[in-house]
Amino acid sequence: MPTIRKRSRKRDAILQCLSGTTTHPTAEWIYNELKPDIPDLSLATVYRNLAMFKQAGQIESVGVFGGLEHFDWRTEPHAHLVCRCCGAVIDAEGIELPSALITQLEETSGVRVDSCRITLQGLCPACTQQA
Amino acid sequence: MPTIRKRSRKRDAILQCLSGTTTHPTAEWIYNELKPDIPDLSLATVYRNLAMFKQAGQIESVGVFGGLEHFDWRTEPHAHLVCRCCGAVIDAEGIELPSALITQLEETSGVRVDSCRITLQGLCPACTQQA
DNA sequence: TCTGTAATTGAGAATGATTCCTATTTTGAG
DNA sequence: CTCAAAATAGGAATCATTCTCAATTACAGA
Repeated sequence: MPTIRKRSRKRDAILQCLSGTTTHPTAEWIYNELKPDIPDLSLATVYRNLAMFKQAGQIESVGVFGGLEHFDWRTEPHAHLVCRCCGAVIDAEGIELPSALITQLEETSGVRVDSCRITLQGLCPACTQQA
Repeated sequence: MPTIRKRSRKRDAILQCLSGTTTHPTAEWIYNELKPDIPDLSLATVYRNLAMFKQAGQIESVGVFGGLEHFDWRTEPHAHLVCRCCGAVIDAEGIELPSALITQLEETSGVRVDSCRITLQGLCPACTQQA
């Protein structure tokens, strides 16, 4: 598992692309976004850098939906909603677990909790209106 | 998307295998579990039936961890913990969102919420002790 | 119980996201 | 400016999952 040691124009562009959108994109989405400006960008580079950013804690994986891993540059805990109609992944504000529940779980079951991922399934605002 | 219309010995065995464990297994785990007793079982049949059970609401997907989709026969809402050390997926009792938060989200953001998946990352009891 | 048809299955090919390989290019400390 | 280490391109390889289709099986009706 390689670590980040140097900068590169492409590495910066990938992180900037991710932090410039709220769409929680996949590796391929980022690749297609950057390809016009960086014609010799390789898809492998996008995957490689996303993995390194993730390991470094600079970005997070939102999860795998429809076989595609989605990423998020916001690393503070927050929930997401995946639209079952259009597949969009959007932030869900204000959704969080009472921390007392986590503490209680750790004390009663002997597990250790590092982080929590909350994913709602439903319809995004646009698809809710059409329904 | 095919629907379940008939029974079969293999189909029953797959569901029974899943409901007889608390390990939230993958398709391949179930296949390996059943193969000795059903030598002509095909991995494709396991995948096919899991997909049909899922669509029928008889089982649920817990999520994709390490590239492998894990399934659960318990369909009532409950959270899970994925061990970052051994990869085990275990039930996390008592972890649930206050329903008022969901209601509030629906009213303020215009989304529709069908269900919720809560996944904790951390250490299972066994790995917590070794740490 | 027998029959016919539609559902189910096995086995392997196909798919598609992700990772690996390695020769080449780039970065950055000194 | 130099040079070793890090990063990259591009295409092959991997691996979970899905598809194909001929053969098998379930089961409603006779």
